[in-house]
Amino acid sequence: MASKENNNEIQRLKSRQATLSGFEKNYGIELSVDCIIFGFDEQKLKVLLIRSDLKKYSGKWSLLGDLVFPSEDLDAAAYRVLKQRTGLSDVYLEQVSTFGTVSRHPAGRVVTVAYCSLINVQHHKLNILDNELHWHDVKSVTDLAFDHQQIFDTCFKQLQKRVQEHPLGFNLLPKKFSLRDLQNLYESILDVTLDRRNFRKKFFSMDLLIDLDEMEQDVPHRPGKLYKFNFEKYGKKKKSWVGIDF
Amino acid sequence: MASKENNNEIQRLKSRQATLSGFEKNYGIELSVDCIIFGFDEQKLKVLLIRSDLKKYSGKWSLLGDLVFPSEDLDAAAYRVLKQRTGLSDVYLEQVSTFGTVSRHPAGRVVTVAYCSLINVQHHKLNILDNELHWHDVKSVTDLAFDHQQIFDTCFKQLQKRVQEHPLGFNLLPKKFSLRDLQNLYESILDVTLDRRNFRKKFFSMDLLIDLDEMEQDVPHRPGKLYKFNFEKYGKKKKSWVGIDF
DNA sequence: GCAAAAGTGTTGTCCTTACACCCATGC
DNA sequence: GCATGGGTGTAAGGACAACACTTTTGC
Repeated sequence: MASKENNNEIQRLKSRQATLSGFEKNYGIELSVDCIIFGFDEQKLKVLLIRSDLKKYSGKWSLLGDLVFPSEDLDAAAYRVLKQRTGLSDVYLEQVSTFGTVSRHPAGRVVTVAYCSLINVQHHKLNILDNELHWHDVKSVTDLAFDHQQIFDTCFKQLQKRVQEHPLGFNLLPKKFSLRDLQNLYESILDVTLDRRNFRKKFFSMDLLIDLDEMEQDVPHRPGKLYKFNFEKYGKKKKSWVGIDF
Repeated sequence: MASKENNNEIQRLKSRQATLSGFEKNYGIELSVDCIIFGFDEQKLKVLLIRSDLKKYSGKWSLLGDLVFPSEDLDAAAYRVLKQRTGLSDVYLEQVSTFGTVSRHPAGRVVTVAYCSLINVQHHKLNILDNELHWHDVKSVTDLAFDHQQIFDTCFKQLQKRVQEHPLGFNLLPKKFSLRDLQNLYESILDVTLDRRNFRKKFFSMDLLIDLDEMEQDVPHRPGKLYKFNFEKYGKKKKSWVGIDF
């Protein structure tokens, strides 16, 4: 990229200037971000979806997205969308992949960058502004608008992979959780069932859970102990985290 | 993304139409691809770089990139760049990440999508068209133009990770290779030294190497056997490949 | 007391690692 | 014959998987 690119840019701008007489399809490339916002509630992994209001996709669900402003960093655009929808700013957010086939958006050439985020459903009430914003069980997500099914699938796979390499899951849980909650989370994300004893052994051996000396309340069975994640210790020992391998 | 997005698009187009009277900085967002092309030669991992010809980065090295055409799929743009530079079309190519800070390119707002590719140096002579296109030892890559150092670092880390999860390395080797070649490759990519016996054991136990019953020629020591990778068998057994863990 | 889930240890298997000696070739 | 790297096996230790019974609480 260099003078060649500059030449290209100048040419593109000139031709664009000539053809831009209204809303036309081939005016250039627009850039958007789409946020795949995962949450964990009722012992199930959920994702935030909204109704598409493009006629073409009437009735279908879609991801939360918006165009990137010319004066806005790409990451900032993703944080903006997340903030607008959930009110959250201090959360896990990670770029996953970029989708750029020519015909992916009916309104014209829009390349979109997918960001994955994990939030704690209980801590944040949604800004339900419009379009039936709702949490959907990830298992029931099918037939999304645009190429959003593909984007979702990619992000979900990425989540499954990352959650085994980093302690991301804790971003989805309340601050205090039982080991059963934690196990349910991993089982939901990975779609597996795990041996309870081995699961406990693995997490205790990491020595990154802090025993809060509190118990679950109002459960119709023997209450479990509550824990929190030792983010501080993890921060220091990051290098020695070798992942979870179920 | 829906009617809101369409409204945004229309607004953006109108304001753009008004301000586009020449080459200005805030005309919108341009999209480019940058290719990080890895090769393996002289027992070392290399990467293709070109001299930047922007004055600002005079003398610095940069990655190979170009703007994406409005009518061109994103992936296609990466294949085009690769083809233009190396003459190759049937190669491994993978999107890595997208870089989109506002000020990353001095000529204006350019968001770039990085693609990583692995090619076999011996099989393809470069189309050395201009700008001192050359292979650089990855260990000597520092201080690239633009944010290309960051892009390179990201891609290199990704390569180190992926090469342990998939048999990508074979894309960097000649069709016939010795086990020493293979081990050098892994040692170069991962920047480690490995035990020769354990390395052999691991690869033989995968049963994905075909013994060609040929030997190295013109080596000043006992010649090693030559092998090729069993891509066909790997294709069938993909699910059972659990990765390489050194 | 019964239903429901919490809590707890041991054993066998497999994988990984560490390690040393002889062999084939070019010079 | 000597220098160079090719080729081979074994033993110890650590991680993972499989597995059953007792405990605590709500009802």
